[in-house]
Amino acid sequence: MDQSCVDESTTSDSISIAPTSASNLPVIKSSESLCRVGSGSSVVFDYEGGVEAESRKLPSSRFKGVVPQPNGRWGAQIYEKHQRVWLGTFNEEDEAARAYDIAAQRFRGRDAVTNFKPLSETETDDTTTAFLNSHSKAEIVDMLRKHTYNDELEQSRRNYSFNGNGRGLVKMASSAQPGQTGV
DNA sequence: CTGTGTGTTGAG
DNA sequence: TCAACACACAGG
Repeated sequence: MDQSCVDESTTSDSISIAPTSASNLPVIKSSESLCRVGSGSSVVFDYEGGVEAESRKLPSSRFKGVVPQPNGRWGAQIYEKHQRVWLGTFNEEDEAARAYDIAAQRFRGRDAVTNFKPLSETETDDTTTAFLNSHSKAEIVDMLRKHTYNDELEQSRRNYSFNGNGRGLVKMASSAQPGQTGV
């Protein structure tokens, strides 16, 4: 599937996989201008001492909540209670990890173990916190799966802006969330 | 047909 | 709780 959604993506990386013909193993060719983070997530290149590339053993992700897909993509999943919640699939491992930390924060709380947020902490603004608090678990998960979390967050931020003009609070129909008991 | 997502098991 | 594997179902 392709993601024609309006993906922000600061990096305009267009990974085009040729769906035509028989499926082929991605990860090849050096047409990637974006340097991968540290260890290469390569998929069987050189036989590293010991294990050989025999069975289609997929490479494990170095991030938590990120699982490799047979298609070479990455899936994000979080566990709650005993139920596995799928956060969607991603082409970039880091993107999947990002989705996980967001879900973790909304599920477990601000003390959830993440891989990027606590390290980078791009923004300590409560905007993100408020945003997460204004949405139910299922809602956040839906956004992540649809890749609209960043967009929705930005939209919410816009509304949150101070009302420099005129007064009056912007009355918006909040909630109205079917199912899923609020926390 | 491609690919996601779920079911299921094993480990920690 | 988390991750790896295998398979069935769904989407286009």
